[in-house]
Amino acid sequence: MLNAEYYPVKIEKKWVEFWDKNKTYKTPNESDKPKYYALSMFPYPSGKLHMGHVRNYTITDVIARFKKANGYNVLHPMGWDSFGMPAENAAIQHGANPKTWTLDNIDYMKKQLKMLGLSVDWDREVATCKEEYYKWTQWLFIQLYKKGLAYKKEAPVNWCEECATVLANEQVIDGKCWRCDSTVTKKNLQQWFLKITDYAEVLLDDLEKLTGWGDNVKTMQANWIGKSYGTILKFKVKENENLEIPVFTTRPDTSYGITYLVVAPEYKDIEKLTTPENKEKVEAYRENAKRMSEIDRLSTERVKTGVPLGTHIINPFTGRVCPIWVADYAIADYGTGAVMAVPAHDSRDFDFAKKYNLPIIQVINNEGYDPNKVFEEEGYLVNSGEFDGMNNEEAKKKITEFAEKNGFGHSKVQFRLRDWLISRQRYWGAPIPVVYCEKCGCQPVPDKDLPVKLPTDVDFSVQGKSPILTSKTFLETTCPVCGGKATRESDTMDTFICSSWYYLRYADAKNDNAPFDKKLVNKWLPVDQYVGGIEHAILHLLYSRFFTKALRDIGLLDFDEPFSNLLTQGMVLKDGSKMSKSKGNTVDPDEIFATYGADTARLFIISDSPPARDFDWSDAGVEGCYKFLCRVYRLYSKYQDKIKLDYKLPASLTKKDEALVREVNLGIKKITQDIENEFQFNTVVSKYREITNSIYEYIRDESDINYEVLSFALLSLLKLISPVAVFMSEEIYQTLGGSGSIHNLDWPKCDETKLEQNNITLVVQVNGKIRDKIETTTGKTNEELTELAVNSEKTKPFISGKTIVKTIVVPNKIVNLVVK
RNA sequence: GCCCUGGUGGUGAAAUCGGUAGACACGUUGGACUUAAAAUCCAAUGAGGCUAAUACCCUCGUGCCGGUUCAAGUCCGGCCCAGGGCACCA
Repeated sequence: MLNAEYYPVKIEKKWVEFWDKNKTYKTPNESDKPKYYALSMFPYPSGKLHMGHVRNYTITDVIARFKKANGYNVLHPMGWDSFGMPAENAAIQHGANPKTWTLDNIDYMKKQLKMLGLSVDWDREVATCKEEYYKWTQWLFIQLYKKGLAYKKEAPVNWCEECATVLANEQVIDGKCWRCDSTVTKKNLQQWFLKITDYAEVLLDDLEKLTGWGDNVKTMQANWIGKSYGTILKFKVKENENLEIPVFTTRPDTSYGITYLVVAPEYKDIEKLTTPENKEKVEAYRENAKRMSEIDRLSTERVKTGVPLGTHIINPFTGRVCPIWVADYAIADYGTGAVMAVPAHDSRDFDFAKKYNLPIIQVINNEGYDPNKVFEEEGYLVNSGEFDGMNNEEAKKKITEFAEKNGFGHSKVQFRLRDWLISRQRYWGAPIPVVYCEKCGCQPVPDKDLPVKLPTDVDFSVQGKSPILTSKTFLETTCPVCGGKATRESDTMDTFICSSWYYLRYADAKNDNAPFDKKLVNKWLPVDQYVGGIEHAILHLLYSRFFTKALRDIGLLDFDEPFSNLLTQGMVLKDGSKMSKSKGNTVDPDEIFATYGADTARLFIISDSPPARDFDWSDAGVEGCYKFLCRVYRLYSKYQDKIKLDYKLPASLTKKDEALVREVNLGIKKITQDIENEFQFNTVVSKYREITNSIYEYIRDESDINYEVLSFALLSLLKLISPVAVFMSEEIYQTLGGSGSIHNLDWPKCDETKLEQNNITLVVQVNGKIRDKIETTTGKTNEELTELAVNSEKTKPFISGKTIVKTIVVPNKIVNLVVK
């Protein structure tokens, strides 16, 4: 028996246990059905779920359940991105063990996810911090190393003092650490890198294949990869014939206007280029630039400064001798680290030339040229010898060709993307599996010795260095090649490595012999629908694409893009701003589950806004959704004795029956379409409400109810709402005597023949303005409809005394009379 | 500066192809039920005008200006604003 009223908390607890015990959501690898892989970005086990998680996982879960009901074998897994700083900080601040802290959090959050009612196959759960997972992270690193895609070098790297570790370029946001928001400085260090730049071209080109991704994400990635076409020009140094300075430029057409050259403070040949009398000044300048924080250095507000080196280059086009300066507006690791300066046609060069009184030579002319301002527009060449008069786009090609012919230049494609710095001087990550032997150098750890386990004898309280270095057992080891003394690498990997392949592991999560079976991974991947936050538009999504391509080239899998369709869900807001602890506007999912139940939370979080847009949480909105579920529930409890699971719609229906049958079929059609089309759950929910309203209208006159029709309506609604109200629908279905789980039933089909309608509203327009609405029947000819329109009393005043010059008829909808 | 996304009632929003703008809700107001309240059910609700009237009718209305069309939230051209991304990238 169903209760008279809806008590979600009791119901939900019961079904969580039932589904767990019966493994209702177990996904077999073998199936006759087509596969569908629905994936949420896995959570960091920070302690508790927040509403962003609830939104993310509810969206994916509704999709997974919908696809399952539509005949797919659905893979819907979940796991934990469980390495990273917060666990280590907890260890430092509260003396906790990072492992215990993390595993406890996973336990708690897993319970919450189950309470949320996700249709997850928990047998495939992964946690990146577990040995059976990071063993394979290490193994994959070694494959990349063997392929030449992982290398170690000394480089100026981004250093976060607060986290006492280096950061990848992608993790520096506005010159600040992505995690702790403190200022990032530069430091020269020996670090491990992954050669993502080898894939720059294909990562950019393949964005075109990703038709199921939003343009916003694709352009963000394209901008980040930053391809530009230009020219390398090489300049001879007047004072030193053995030296040559190459520059990268996108404006070779302005080469005749070069008046000086700039090198970055970190430029490799800078000492050789400095004359003794300038040495002191240059050194001081470089020291200062080094100390400057990334933010100050990159600020576009800051006035550019520099000092001359005392040496000169010769412009090969003009023979002009131009001074070489060091200036911090040149970047060491982009292009060649040296820039040719054309003050007339580059705003940075222009400002610099004005400040230091360097000459300005115009070489591009066009309307609007003003010698007192920089001119960066298109034009034709002047003061450029044989190229005078040429259109500047044309001149880019011709001048590059000229340089190439004469041996001082060539065209060049330049990317902004840098190699991915993956070393972290932290404890809670996967150790980089290499050892250093005095004789044999850097050697990868052999497969049989994996995983390289994290040591437990560490002191987390040390400052300024990795806690791993305090271990007495970790560092010393033997060389796998010669058996001699060797030292382990003490850096761990960036956690983004762990999350760059987890979606592959779900295909074969328990494999002890390989990260995954190739057949299984090729069967399940690519992911059909990936759902997660926009904040990963560059970091995680770019890294994962790179990993997939690299692993394909290594031969571990056969596809080249991991995620066919990507849905980036909007943020959850409260009172107009993002929910955050510091603002104090968070809503705890546990409290919502306890008061209203997870079904209400699920319904509400998909109801008001389309998934991609930001969603404003309101207490009144939750209340409204709860009331709606109560309203739905009451229908079933009231008619539980009358509902027939094996109903049969009568052959002939009364008008009232027909209207309800039509409304339900229309609902089936619309809901199905809206889910398939961009997952417009907000309109799906409004259709649930419309169907419910229609059923209430139907039962208002209790003396006139056909229970076959009512059963049809109620059971259709129950299945339609089941992907959202997962607990309530199960409770009702099984209490009514349904066999098995409602979540294994097929999706209802729309009976198109029941959509036909006899009565229509004909809209009559005169010159496009609505003048009348006439109730009539379908099947009238255009002439008959026009007749109705012309004879309408309301229309007459607008056409009398005028001639109808044209009549447009949209069958069964509109007649528009054009009058003059 | 460049790129992306968006702009519709008091609020969240809807509107497959250009064809009844504001579905469905939240809120508000009124009514029914009740000793009363809550809950529930029913109804009204873009703005302005006309009016005794919340009836009928008229005008205006999807950021702004213009265009195409019998007909524009939707298509085209030019702007404005908000949010996000990138940025001394040569």
